[in-house]
Amino acid sequence: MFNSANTLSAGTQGYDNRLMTISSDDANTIELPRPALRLSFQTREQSTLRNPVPSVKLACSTCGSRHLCIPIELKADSHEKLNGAFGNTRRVKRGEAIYRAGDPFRNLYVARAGSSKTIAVHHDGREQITGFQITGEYLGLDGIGTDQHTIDAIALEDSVICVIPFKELEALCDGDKILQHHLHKIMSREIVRESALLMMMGNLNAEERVAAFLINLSQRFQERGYSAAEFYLRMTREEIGCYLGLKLETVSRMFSKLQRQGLIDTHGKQTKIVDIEKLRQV
Amino acid sequence: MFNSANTLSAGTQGYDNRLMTISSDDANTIELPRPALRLSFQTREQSTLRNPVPSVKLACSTCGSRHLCIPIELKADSHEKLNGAFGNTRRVKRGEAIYRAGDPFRNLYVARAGSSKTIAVHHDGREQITGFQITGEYLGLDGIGTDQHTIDAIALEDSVICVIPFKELEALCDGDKILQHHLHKIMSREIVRESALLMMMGNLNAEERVAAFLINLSQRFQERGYSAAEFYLRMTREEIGCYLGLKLETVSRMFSKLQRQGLIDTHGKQTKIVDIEKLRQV
DNA sequence: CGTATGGTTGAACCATGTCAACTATAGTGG
DNA sequence: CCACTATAGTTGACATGGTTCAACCATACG
Repeated sequence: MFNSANTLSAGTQGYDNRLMTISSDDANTIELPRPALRLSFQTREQSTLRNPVPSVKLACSTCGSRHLCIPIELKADSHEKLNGAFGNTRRVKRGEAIYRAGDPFRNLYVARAGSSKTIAVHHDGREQITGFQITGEYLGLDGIGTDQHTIDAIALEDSVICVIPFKELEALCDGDKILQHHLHKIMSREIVRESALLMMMGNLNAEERVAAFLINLSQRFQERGYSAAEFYLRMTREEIGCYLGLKLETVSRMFSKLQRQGLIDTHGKQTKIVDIEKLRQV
Repeated sequence: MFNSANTLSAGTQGYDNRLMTISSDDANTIELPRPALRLSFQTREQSTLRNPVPSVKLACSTCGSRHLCIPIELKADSHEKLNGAFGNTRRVKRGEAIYRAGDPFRNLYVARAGSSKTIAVHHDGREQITGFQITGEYLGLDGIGTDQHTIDAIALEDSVICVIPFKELEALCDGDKILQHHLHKIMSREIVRESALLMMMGNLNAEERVAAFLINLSQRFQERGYSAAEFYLRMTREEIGCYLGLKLETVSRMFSKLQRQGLIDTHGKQTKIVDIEKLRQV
């Protein structure tokens, strides 16, 4: 049911280590997490992506995660063409913005290594996390419609982000039906992902939400070659709650409840799914 | 905040009459609503759109709502080009499906006259209305990602629907940057619309939700030249509840509460916004 | 005009939120 | 390296907004 983008990060047990192994070249130089910012009212510091900052060009062909963001059908020679739009990477540290609501829209983003959250902020300050993104999942689609971003995107950990200038991407699509259709699919899947989330918010109780959240994560890790059963959550209980429409205490209680039932085994952020079938039946 | 698609229909006071006046040629022959189907567990009857059914070709240039679904920048001669993809209309009666989850994806749809709801169905049968669409708002974007529709779209009243073959639309976009970007904007706005809904589901209480719902509707009617202050709701309290993540009793109570406060004036589906400023402050 | 559907309202109940105390963990500075 | 402090997570007791169940009213369609 929650069949598309969402998020957090990391691998089986070894915290960042598996992530490093998997996501190629640049990942292994990522610094480890820095002091966290508070979820709400965090300092609106400038993001490295919004200010001119040296970007590093890394050809997609060297990226172990390229199958996640560019069409697999693309022929080798087409990869050359992509070089204009793809392969510009930037680093962001934990807690930094990739973009902010109100920023002019210019780029889409994909984490090459790392993870992020997207936050919709109500005019009165109330916040809703609309998704967590992991390696290969797109960010920034919200900005196309109004030429301005409408939500914030914040790194959950130090990350390497591919910056894809949207004008150039559209230019590439013009004349490349495969790439064009691929972009449409990405956007459509984001729509479907949010529909599923709405379904959850409208109909599932707290226990079901937490179960669905874990199942969804598990699935996305598996698709990326990580363990589906054991992973490290990059987000806090408060962030999970903000995403699921629950308070952190409720999230915590549901983790405890699922643990008591023997469906999961957690120690803080370290999470193990013991019985995924029963978890699905919650 | 709820700045994009949503729905229901109709004009100021005269039920369908204004709608007829506004939406040009074909609208005035639409039959009035027929017996309603139940919201849940309604018969899965075949939709006229899914079976071969005579479609009527109506050039966009004759459509009073064309500014809502095709780019205004489009030059007159470009309209000729659109003829392949645009202008195929079909009629659906109230309660009939425009498409169903599981249907192969082939077309996008836009109501030329009428309105609809989109419903996500959980595997256990629980339903969530993810949006209401009125004249000029797109339907079917959910199908692009998987080549299958993932939700149901049901007419809220007898409607005239434009059927836009997606392959042909993509072909037209290939070589027309304006149209291509327009499509991207439409999809992006749908993403933003759902983000705003998620925000609502996660953070607003019942009263705030109902207020936000009415404000959003009001705005969309206004954009279409209808009265922002007075309109007829095409959906039931149960459907509103299903959309807002509330029970129909709660929706009803909130309508009564807002009425007692003098912010609105309702008699069943006939709705009048008395004090939109105070309604915004709820 | 009668029946079916939709809408309103009240009362009791319960899932989740709120408030608070406490524990665990991780990053910081001596 | 250890101790200190921040932040994160857990758990309990209580409050409450929204649901549930039920009765009743309104409206519209046949």
